[in-house]
Amino acid sequence: MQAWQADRAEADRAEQAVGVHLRSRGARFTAARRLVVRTLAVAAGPLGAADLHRAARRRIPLSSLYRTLAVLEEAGVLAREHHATGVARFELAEWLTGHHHHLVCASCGEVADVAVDPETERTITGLVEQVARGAGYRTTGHRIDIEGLCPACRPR
Amino acid sequence: MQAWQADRAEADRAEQAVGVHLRSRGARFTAARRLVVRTLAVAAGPLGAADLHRAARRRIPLSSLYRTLAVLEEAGVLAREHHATGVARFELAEWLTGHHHHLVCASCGEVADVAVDPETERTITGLVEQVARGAGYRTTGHRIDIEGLCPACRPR
DNA sequence: TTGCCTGCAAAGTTTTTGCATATAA
DNA sequence: TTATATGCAAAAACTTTGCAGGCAA
Repeated sequence: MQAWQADRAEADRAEQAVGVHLRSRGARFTAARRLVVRTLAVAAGPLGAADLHRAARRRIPLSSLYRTLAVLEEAGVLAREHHATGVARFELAEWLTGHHHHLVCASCGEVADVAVDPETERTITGLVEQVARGAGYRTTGHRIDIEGLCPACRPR
Repeated sequence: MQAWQADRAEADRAEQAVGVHLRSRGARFTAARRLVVRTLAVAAGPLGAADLHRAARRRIPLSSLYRTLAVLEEAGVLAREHHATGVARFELAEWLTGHHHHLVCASCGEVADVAVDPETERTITGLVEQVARGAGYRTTGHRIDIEGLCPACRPR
């Protein structure tokens, strides 16, 4: 299977799941919402409003895009991230993508998703919960940004 | 020792260290810079420009504050954070505070520092580096946000 | 004294909102 | 059909910058 076929399949799967989810909440699944979901489904990492605007070839005004993002976030379809530059970036929620963490390139700033094998993840989760408990927090999740140099930025 | 005495000692220590650092770089250590450093030295977690403005009883204009923050960040004295709300928050760099992670309240958004015992931290660092290596990254650090309900927001 | 800093005001960037119109279900 | 969603334009929130004067070393 070609890469574009895998991407399309992944986008179809996400679109299908989000469609069901939105309609069950009485929200419509419009063209703009579909496009955002499909774009994020095949992205390597979180994207900002400007990225999505570009991906839509500027056919969705920024104001609508922000409203779309707010609705999808509110519906639990998207998770909002804040990156070093301060612009908000969005990605599909973990019930759509699976739990993962982020690799952040210290040089170029790119953010890429990284999956962690279940065994390692279990260990990390246990340690994190122990730390939180010690501080009187009840944990609901965790986020790890691994900072480093991506292959492209690493000096050879 | 009273709490305010411990705070003052901590602020003195940070001020002293930052003063040396700045002067060695040919930068001045002015009143505004001192105030930012002292305020952050005793804060429970990262603070935003508006928080610092308030802490200075509005006597430092926001524009100067932003410039102060930029200078201190550039000098490696402060680290810039972006959490859920999107406003930039600052804290002293880890060479001043020691390595730590963050507890982020999912309800009120407050961010508190949390120290991790060295043993646990070593384990986490090892796992994180292993994950990064698998993705072709050379690690330079990591950041963990533990999401949960702070004691004040937790239903009783 | 000298060059780094600050304050003010104005502008830049990113994100949000009011309102009339268009559209999915 | 009809409540929901969109597009445009204006505004809000946050941050940066030019310039003249002030201050640390």
